[in-house]
Amino acid sequence: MELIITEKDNAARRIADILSGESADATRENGVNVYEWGGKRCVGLSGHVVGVDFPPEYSDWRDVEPVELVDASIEKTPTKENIVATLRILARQGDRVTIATDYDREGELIGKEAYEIVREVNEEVPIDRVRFSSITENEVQSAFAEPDEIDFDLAAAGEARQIIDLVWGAALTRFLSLSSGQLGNDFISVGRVQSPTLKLIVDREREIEAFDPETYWELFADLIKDDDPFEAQYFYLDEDDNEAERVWEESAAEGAYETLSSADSATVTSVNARTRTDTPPAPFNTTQFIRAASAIGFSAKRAMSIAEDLYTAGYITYPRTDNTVYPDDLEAEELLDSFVGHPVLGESAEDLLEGDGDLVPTEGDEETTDHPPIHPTGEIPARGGDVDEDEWRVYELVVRRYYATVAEPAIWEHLKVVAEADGRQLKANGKRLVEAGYHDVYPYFNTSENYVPAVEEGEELAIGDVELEEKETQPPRRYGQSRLIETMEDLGIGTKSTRHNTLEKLYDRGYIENDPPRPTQLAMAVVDAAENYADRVVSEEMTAQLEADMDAIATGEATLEDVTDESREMLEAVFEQLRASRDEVGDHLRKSLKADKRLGPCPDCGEDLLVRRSRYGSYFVGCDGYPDCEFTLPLPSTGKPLILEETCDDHDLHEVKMLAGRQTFVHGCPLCKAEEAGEGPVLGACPDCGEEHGGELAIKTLQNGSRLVGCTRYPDCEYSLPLPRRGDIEVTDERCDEHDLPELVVHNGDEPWELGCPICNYREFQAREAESGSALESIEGIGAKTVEKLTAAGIESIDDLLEADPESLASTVEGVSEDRVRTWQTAA
DNA sequence: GCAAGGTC
Repeated sequence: MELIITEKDNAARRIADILSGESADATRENGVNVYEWGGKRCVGLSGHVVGVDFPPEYSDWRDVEPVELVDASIEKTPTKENIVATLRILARQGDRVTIATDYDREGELIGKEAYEIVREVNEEVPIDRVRFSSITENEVQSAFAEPDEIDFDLAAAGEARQIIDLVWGAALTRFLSLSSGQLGNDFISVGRVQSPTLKLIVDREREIEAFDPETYWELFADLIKDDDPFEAQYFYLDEDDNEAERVWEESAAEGAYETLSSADSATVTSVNARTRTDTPPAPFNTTQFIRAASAIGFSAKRAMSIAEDLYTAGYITYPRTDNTVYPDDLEAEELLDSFVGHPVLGESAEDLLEGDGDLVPTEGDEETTDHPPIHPTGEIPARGGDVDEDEWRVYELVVRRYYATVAEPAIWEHLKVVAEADGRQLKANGKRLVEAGYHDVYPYFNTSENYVPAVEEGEELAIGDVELEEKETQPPRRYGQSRLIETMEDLGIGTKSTRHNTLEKLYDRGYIENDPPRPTQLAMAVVDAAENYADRVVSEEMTAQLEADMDAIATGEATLEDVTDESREMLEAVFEQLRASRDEVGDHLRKSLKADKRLGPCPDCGEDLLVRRSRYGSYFVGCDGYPDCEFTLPLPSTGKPLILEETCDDHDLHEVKMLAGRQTFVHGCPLCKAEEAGEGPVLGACPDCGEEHGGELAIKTLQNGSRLVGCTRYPDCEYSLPLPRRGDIEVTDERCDEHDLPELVVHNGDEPWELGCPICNYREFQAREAESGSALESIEGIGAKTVEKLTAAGIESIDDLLEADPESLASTVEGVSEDRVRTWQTAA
């Protein structure tokens, strides 16, 4: 029996299809798919099925000095037991084994891991390696016709990376965590990829903090041709006869303003027209795909998650690739043909097929062997059936990007007009899209035009409105997620499969908040500490050096031991420096952790007010002077608090935003909110105790900002009805016949919401809940505690749960995984 | 309970 081993199940299935002529049978062994036909079997791994770690005696952080990890031995153990077990069974029965993992360095290592598992149980069997960069009939057939051997040097290069990453990462992570007493869930991590990425964000933040804005002026005048005005901007030439960048002096700006305001015409002194070819974009690699998806509103994580689903379902090719050059055997006509007649995607495909274009695709700079660029397979999902709207939008983006790469360039006409009025110069830059080219099939780029009419040199133009604006130079902008991923790629840190996960890791570790990400004080302190004592680990140089070393191992110029020994020596030297500064580093980290929770001064004692968590998991504001000072403020019960940069003028406290998925809202200054608390207008008699004790219903605002209709005899009477958190509540003159309460209208945004009688409103709400099956508890796998956590995150009904994005929910609710959410959604 | 790299 011949055994073929691939990197993933999906590849195993497709290779089995190709080699068997679609006659392979699928069976399951230990929950692993095995494809079998005519004396052959094909099985897919799941990436790495073994992992590196220290022996168990190193596992207690407190018992082991971090520096001991530098020279500790490293073991390889199975991490996917079922797959390893299956592989062993199949390998025993094999008389020939072919490793068909991905064609890149990590694939070679994964292949070598499979090789070792096979060898353990079968010493004799011949083991080959085949390499192909896309799973197509041609490539696969020819790879299998001429099998090669495993490249053990290349695999060793990958192993060196594993060892160096583990040793540096684990030793330094433990050191920082121990020095600051941050053990358990809130440990402080560093690593070869995450730390330089964090430094990018921190460095940018330092620039922003150090930025000193400068004032400058912008002066615009309307020039008029045939009653049509167009905008021109004042400029002047500097000593070198170049256009000055900006007008920095107020007097110069005002002088020009006065001249232009009193001039009634300007003479055209130059007209410069040129056409520019706007070439279509290159095929999608992972990074460019993430960038394009982010431009239409998807986070990096969400874009990748959708792409993975579309890939697994067979609609697009493998989404983790560095390649930007399509394989030769990808036939444009054939692929475009599969879209002909489609209601949404058909017209563009038909235009491309019928056009004069030669359908030769664009190429990017990166040509690699890993996988083809991301493109549609030709299998089209049903919108609203096979895929939901978000998935469709991502799918359409991938299809249209493919269209763009085989479409014609666009042609722009640029027109620069310079005119002069009383010695003052004005310029206008126009642009017009003459040939839309690929923009017709790829409508994601901005194609807005700027109107400047055709004028001739010497022509007189009337001057219309003149405007002078005072402006300030702006600090550099924070990196957005996709810009960060692009920069990581430029610097060579991380891989196509991990860069987006690295950003998620920084969020999870409390290093960055918000979007675009902003570093926490903790992040600043970690980068500081690393810069002072372990500069390598926050520098992209470490990766650059590692890449060079890995190349040396791969070509046989160095050995794994040479490289890892040298790296261990460097880390040893780092610890030499760190030893004496343990307390100092720990202190700084601890102070920064506190600063991340700080809202401002306590109104009672002047110490710091901090966001804290109660024993029951709810958030509140408490004084750092506790127990001497017992001042506290409540926070809303929905979501996780994020401290904003904005502060309140009255109390000098930072405002708070509550992160709760779709229900995220800005709470504001918690002290203001508490002060606003109180009883509003009385609506009528309390249905519970009105007759007996004279209780009345009133609109109340609680200290945590939530509002309700409650009895004035609270806490003796606990009758209450919910009200929305936001919007002004108007009490109208209309009264409900049944309950004799006024109808309420909520003004929030454009459309006023007629809430009506609060009792009727609450009844309707309950009825809707009951109808939708309501109670979250009714879903299998959700207990009372989970319901509480979900409610806090804004998930109050089954409908909410069904609409929720599993990823963002998993990230906001502790102890809930994406998989669990998906299971609930299926169950619901 | 540490990293980064695969994959789901």
